[in-house]
Amino acid sequence: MTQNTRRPTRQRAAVEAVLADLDDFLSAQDLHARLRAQGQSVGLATVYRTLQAMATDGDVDMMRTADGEAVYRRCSSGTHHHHLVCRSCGRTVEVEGPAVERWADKIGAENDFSDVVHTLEIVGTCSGCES
Amino acid sequence: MTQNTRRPTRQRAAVEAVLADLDDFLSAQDLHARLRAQGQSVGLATVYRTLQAMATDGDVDMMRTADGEAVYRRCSSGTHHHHLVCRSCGRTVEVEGPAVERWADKIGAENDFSDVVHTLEIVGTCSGCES
DNA sequence: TTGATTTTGACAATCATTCTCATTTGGGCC
DNA sequence: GGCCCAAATGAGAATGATTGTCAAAATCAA
Ligand SMILES: [Zn+2]
Ligand SMILES: [Zn+2]
Ligand SMILES: [Zn+2]
Ligand SMILES: [Zn+2]
Repeated sequence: MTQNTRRPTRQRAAVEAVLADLDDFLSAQDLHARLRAQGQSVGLATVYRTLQAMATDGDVDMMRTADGEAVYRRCSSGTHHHHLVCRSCGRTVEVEGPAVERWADKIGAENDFSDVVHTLEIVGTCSGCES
Repeated sequence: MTQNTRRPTRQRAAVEAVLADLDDFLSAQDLHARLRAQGQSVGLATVYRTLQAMATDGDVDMMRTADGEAVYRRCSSGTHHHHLVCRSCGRTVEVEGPAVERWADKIGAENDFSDVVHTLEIVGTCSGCES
């Protein structure tokens, strides 16, 4: 997925390492805090830039939380998919829905829209987080 | 849809009037600017609060733009639906997809998630905005 | 009208994200 | 290795949407 020319740097490797260890979505601020906690020194702006670049390259998925924050996650499949996320603990399940993909494209086509893309997230409370 | 007890005020009426005249999504800041432009005096914080209350009551739809800003729109149908939005001019079409609704709920149920909700937006370039 | 409860507004405070720009670093080349 | 240049970094300032504060104004019910 990384088709652009991005130089391998210590900082980039550190960011990738954190994402590799983690299974949930994480904000740039959180990732930066983790790096600091583990003694790594990486500038906050660099974390932002790196995550954005990775998202552009398709190396991580980005979504927005309910209050608009951008959060990132390394995803196993390189193909288009969506997420079912626990609103309480953040547990995330990757899901696919070919029928939904077709439906969204059809809606766009029927209305003469081009370059149609979509965003779709499912949020709920997982079984381990019931009160 | 307005089930809560919200007091009718001049400010609230002004906000509703702007939304009624408009067909596209609009941010709190934009709405506030429009009110000022038309001579109405309504505090910015009040615009934010009113829009949030209306969204909570289901009187307007709220979505987030690609850069995370919250935008609002009065919608014709009181029932759950989604939007096809032009990334260039903002033209918006309300769309429904019963199959998608069922699919999202099923995904949640299959994974033992409760209180499942979803967000879904379709974005493209409308026929009037082709280069 | 009156008192309790909401709502409002001006402005300060948050806080995620972006910008600036001087400094450092990686890659290609000799 | 040593050199050159473009890309990457980082510290801190700047931006900008959103929220918090709290006294004053408005609405409601009795
Ligand atoms: Zn959970
Ligand atoms: Zn999809
Ligand atoms: Zn358009
Ligand atoms: Zn839906």
